[in-house]
Amino acid sequence: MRDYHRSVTEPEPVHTYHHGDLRRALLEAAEQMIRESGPASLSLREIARKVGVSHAGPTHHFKDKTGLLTAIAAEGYRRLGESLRAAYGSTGSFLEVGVAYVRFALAERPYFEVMFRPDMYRRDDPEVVAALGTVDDTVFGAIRTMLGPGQEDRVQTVGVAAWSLVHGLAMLTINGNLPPELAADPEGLTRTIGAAAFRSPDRALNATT
Amino acid sequence: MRDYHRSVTEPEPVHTYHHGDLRRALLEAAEQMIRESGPASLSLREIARKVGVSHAGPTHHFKDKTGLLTAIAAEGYRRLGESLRAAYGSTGSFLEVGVAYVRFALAERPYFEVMFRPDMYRRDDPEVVAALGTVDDTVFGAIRTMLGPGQEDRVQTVGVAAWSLVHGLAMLTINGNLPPELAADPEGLTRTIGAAAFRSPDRALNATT
DNA sequence: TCCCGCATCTTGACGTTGACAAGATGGCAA
DNA sequence: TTGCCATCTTGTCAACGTCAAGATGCGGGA
Repeated sequence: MRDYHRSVTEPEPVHTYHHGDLRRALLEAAEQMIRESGPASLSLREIARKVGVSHAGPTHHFKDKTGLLTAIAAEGYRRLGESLRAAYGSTGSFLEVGVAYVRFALAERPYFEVMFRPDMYRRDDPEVVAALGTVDDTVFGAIRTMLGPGQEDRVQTVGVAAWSLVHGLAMLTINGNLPPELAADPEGLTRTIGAAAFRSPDRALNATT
Repeated sequence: MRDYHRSVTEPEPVHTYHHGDLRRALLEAAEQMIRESGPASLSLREIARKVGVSHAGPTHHFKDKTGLLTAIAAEGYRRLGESLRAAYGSTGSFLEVGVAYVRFALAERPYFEVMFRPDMYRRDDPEVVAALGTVDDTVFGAIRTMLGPGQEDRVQTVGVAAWSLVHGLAMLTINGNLPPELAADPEGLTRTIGAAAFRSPDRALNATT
């Protein structure tokens, strides 16, 4: 009852309080429970039970249930930002940023699901806002580079188009709306569709008509 | 306490039971409440209160809270099917089907939000399955016509691409993820992006380079 | 016209939940 | 050693979803 789910690879818990790094343990338990049964049925008390702490234990770290979900959303946006940055950094391909987006949605599904349920957390939370800003910067930076100079007026539109495409694909895959043979290889599907919707990888959208 | 929110244009309530057409009244109240504060915070007892019925009133019509949401999802898919069919029928344009999809998502937002939260209702419900099948038939029928003969192997991919695009756009708009100047005219945005991603309205996706 | 069956709704109760207040615990700085 | 305060516990409350059992009253058969 003193050392919870501390990951072995975790270096330092910053502080070992009365019962270990409770905040992290709660977040990990929440992530696992969301992965198993979705964010809708999440219960604070069940999280506390699973971690071995009293039912009001979480209150001090996240004041609300909303507070816990806000922390999860913020962490999700941070991880998404890292994933996209890593994908762009290692490939230089804008298409691969989209693939990384879909990959993140499926691999880190608990975070992704919470992130896009804005009625479940506080979107104006500073950490959320900051992490979201970082994601935007990464994506639009990549788009600017891809389009080249003198295309500033198209950056926003292209960005929204690309975001819509991969976000929709991720959502439909997660929600089980796609035929199984396509849902089996989401990354391949993303490349196929992305390359088809864009003239070629890392080139601009087609001109209208 | 005997005649609830019966719409004046409604022809016949099929049966005027003890307290009117309760089932319809409950669904309408639920829709309104979801529109005001999202589906996450929906409360069966509050719906019952609003309609003026006891807290267990809904039980007989929808056995569960899940049952009520299932009914909403089914109705949503039916309305979506009608909207898409009407759009295609009146314009013959596949792009306009996409525009209708986004328009539906925003105008009938309560339905749309429930429909794509599969952990909140029973997706294997017969009514849901039937209504969903109708939507699929409409969309893929339109795609087949658009692509012309001999393109059967591309129908699925093109369908998923188009669906992803408009679904993502609808979701991002609803969730407030788009910059305000773009979110102000969702239908125009859909036409711009749709026409850009596709070679031209009602033509195939670009071939991959 | 009466009456009875059954769909419809109510009443009451139970276990669970999120939230709050107040108290216990124990590490750490002085 | 002492006292502070972050941390966690205990106790309580209203609200919720669900179930069981009872009341209500419409409509068909006599």
